[in-house]
Amino acid sequence: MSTTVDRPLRIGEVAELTGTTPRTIRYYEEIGLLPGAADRGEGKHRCYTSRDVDRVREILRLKDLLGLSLEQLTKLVMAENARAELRREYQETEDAATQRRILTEALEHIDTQIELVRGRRRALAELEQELLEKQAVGRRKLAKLER
Amino acid sequence: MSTTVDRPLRIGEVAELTGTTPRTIRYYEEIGLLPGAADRGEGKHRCYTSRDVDRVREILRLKDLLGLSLEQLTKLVMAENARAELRREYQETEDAATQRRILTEALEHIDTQIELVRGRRRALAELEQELLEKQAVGRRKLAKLER
DNA sequence: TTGCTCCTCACGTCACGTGAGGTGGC
DNA sequence: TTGCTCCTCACGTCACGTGAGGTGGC
Repeated sequence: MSTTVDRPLRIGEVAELTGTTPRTIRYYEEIGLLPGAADRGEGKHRCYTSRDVDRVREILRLKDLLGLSLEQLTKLVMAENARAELRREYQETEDAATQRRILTEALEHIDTQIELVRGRRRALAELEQELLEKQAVGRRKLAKLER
Repeated sequence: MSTTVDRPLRIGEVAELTGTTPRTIRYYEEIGLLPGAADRGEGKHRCYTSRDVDRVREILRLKDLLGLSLEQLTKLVMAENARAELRREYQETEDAATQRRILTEALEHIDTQIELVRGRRRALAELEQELLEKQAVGRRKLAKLER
């Protein structure tokens, strides 16, 4: 997306880029949904990367589109981090059985999310259909009046 | 949906049928999103019809699927009520010009909602596509391990 | 009469919004 | 130096959740 150099970003820039507010980003850090550098001095500015922007975007997307709570998102993010950590540790060193287990588990999580998305899409498709019928009825009535 | 006789329903039944809680229904009445009979005695039980069930279903659907706030929903419901009232008043008595105006306005509201629904559907379609790609990558890796 | 659901406060919670007062970097 | 954005409390708000104590209908 952004091919610019990866200079450090300020909280206001991240908020702008993700369509949210600085307060929201601070709150996400407060509840442990965003990392928040431990080595930041009291009162010092927070510092972000474009990777953080992607993380925030993803969180907001799942929250808005799927209606997940921040608690659910925290668990989800933690689970993903755990899997990423495992991948790094066991990348080439460990045996194939462990890699299979990790991959299988990751695929199950993806399947769950896909089902959630599909359920929402179906519900929205139904809603659109009903609205289109209402629209058709209204248009027919209007056409009758024009005659 | 329900072909049963239209006997009066209690708040717990409405909650059950709509997948919510009595507290939520009372809250919606409190903020004016649901009507709430004015002639109910202090401490007396609230009484609902199957039409109320439909209203609550519709509210929850728009709230969950489109992410509308209760304030937005209140305005929307009030606008729909106003249009329904106008339709009743001007049904056959008034001139065609007024009817056209009412119909056109209603169609505009429907168009707005359809656009909202379509935007959400597009966003969800993108999300599903990304998840499917992740799934494909995971499955390829797993297949490699099986060999 | 016994349960169950209902009622009305009223305080708690989640996910932030919104100043209040102060410090820091271009 | 002047603005601007940042910082940390801390209280407010929206949409309910959750008892507390009491009344009402099958």
